[in-house]
Amino acid sequence: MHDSLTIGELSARSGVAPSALRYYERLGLVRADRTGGNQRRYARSELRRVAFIRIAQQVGVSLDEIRAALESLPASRTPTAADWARLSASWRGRLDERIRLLTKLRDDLTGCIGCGCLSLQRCTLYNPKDSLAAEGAGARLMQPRPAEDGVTPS
Amino acid sequence: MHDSLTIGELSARSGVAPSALRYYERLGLVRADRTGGNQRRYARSELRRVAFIRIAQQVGVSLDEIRAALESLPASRTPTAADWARLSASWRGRLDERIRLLTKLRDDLTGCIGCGCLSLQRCTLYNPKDSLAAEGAGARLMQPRPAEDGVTPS
DNA sequence: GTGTGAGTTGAAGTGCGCTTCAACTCAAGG
DNA sequence: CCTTGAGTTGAAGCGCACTTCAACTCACAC
Repeated sequence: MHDSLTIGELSARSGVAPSALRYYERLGLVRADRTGGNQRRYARSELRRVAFIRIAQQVGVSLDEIRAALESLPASRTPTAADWARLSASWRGRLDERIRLLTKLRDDLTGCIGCGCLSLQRCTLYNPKDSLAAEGAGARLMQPRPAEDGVTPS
Repeated sequence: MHDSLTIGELSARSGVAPSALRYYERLGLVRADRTGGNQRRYARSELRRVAFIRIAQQVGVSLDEIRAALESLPASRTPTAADWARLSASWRGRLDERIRLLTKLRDDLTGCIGCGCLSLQRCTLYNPKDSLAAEGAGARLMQPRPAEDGVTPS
């Protein structure tokens, strides 16, 4: 039929709201040609780009980092399967790390908080470094405090 | 010495900024007595409360849910080890679920995106239900779209 | 008594990832 | 040609979890 998609079609097929697609375009994550009347027309390959963006978000990557990753794709040709595989592989380590941290947290939760001691220093539970907290939270301008004194409640 | 803590002391021992502690108080997550001159004085048991809050955040729980959980603690007496254990256990399932989803995502990433197909419908990767995306992100007033049409790029 | 660092408040700002709105134009079917 | 749904823009708003600021007061060591 048509080899390009309107914003509504891309939205329906990707499950991403039109407003989000426009937002992605402003950030340089996707691109669209324009009709004579200034409407967006997306190449079908943008569908895969959008899919990649949403998956990367699930992995916990910020839009800015996703943009940087997408910039490493070849600009001259449509990305191949191998190109996408390479990019996906780069999130893989991150995902592994997140899983590792969460698993550790779970084990500590069982062994340490489970016992009620909540001794956050001995248990590595409450370790400010290598934390996985605060994904997509707010302003974090203060430098992270070192918890200099250690925590041993009650 | 003293059996109550100033905000600076609680901050140093918990690793949480004073501004955050005041914010927690506004939300009803911690409480403090006041001196004659209106300064906060925290009971030592608040230290454990703050620790619990930070750990729950790592598990991915919002402050509002944390508040609700803390309200289930006995108000009349200082919570016991068993009280904390019960609360912690309630996060456990959530943590398990997050780990499960992330692990699934990782496996799918290897098997599906890894091959470059990115066929987001067949692969369960891009499944809007049971997503773990968007923790702590922004306004989400639009109801989530069902991706009615299915995604099969290129 | 006095200086100084620590504490107080409310209001406003920040960063992210969007959504919402108003006012307008486009594209396609009848 | 006309209607109507889909698309356009910039500016503003939202929700979360805070931080920052200004203007002020407290507590304590000397």
